[in-house]
Amino acid sequence: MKKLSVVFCATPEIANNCLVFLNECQGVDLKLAVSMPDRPAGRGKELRSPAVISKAKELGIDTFQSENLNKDEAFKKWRSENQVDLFIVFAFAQFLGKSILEYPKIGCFNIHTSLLPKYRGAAPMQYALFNGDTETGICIQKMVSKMDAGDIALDIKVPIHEHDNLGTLHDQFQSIAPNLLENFISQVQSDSVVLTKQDESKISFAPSIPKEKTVLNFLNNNSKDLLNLIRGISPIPAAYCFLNNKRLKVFEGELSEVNLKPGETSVSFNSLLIGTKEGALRLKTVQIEGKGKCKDNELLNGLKNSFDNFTLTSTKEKK
RNA sequence: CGCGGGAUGGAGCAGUCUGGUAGCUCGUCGGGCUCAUAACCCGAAGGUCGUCAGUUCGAAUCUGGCUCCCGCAA
Repeated sequence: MKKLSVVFCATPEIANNCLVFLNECQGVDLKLAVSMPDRPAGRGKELRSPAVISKAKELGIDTFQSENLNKDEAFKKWRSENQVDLFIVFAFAQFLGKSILEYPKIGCFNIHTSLLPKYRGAAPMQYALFNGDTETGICIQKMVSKMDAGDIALDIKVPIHEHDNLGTLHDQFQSIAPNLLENFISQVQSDSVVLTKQDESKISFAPSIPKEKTVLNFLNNNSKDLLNLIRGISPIPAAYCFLNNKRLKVFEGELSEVNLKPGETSVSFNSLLIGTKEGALRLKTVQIEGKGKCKDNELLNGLKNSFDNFTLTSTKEKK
């Protein structure tokens, strides 16, 4: 059987296992791994490569990095010199223009971390958690000019449990994605791909999450929504508020029966509790700035020495 | 050289400015009390104070180097 020549476009770590799979897959000739450029990151401002690029280099796969693949002259040149059957795109963080979409013989296919048409956009896992969904999934869609609007080739459903958060979903998807991709590749090889149109009446969107949304606003939201916000962005970037004016990231929350006024802080039973617009919330696993992640009771055990009382706020108070 | 916080018994912290061999809230182990408990009482174990060097009669504490962790920003 003729090998499929494939270009893999992806940036973050969630795509690494798929890169490894494509590299090892017998029926695939992986031509190139494409990502965003290196960026200054971390505390020193040192340039860091996207996870996929690091992995590709480790595996000896050719790499290509560009800010905008559509306009990139070097990539146009590469295309003119190489024939490709398939583009596989996974969390690439760039739109592909028409000229690229039409370039591979079979097409460009995108691995998307929700069950389309639900949650088109950059942050589908987060939105599934924000909304308290009990099921989500991954799918492969044939890319078109309109974002995440292409026909669906394959999908896998994944249940969401109460204890799940962005981190656990991310890890599950990272390990499941290669299975989906494997099925897809074998369908392509046997020419048995079946494309299903998206149900236009069920579209919803999951835009990328602005920083303002990661703050825990106790006065304007109820405890259940705040809990889902915490789940949806934990452990990265993590929801935050301020404890005695120090930034406090919250990785895990828990609904509480304690009766508290909106914005009222309590440390009863050594739990860090806050009243919300409706219901109370325990900030169970937290991290105060400069320190490590720990349970609320552990933090309170220590801070009892230095503070007489504790106040949780959504914003830092001046002076 | 982007800004800043931190490393102290199993956990979380105080003590560092004003050097004199270590403390708090917990946990653990043993015992007691209780119908019972996230409760209370008594007792015990557990620390070369990140690392290397320097100053000093004496360093967790002062000086210099190093390693690691974290918040912001990107």
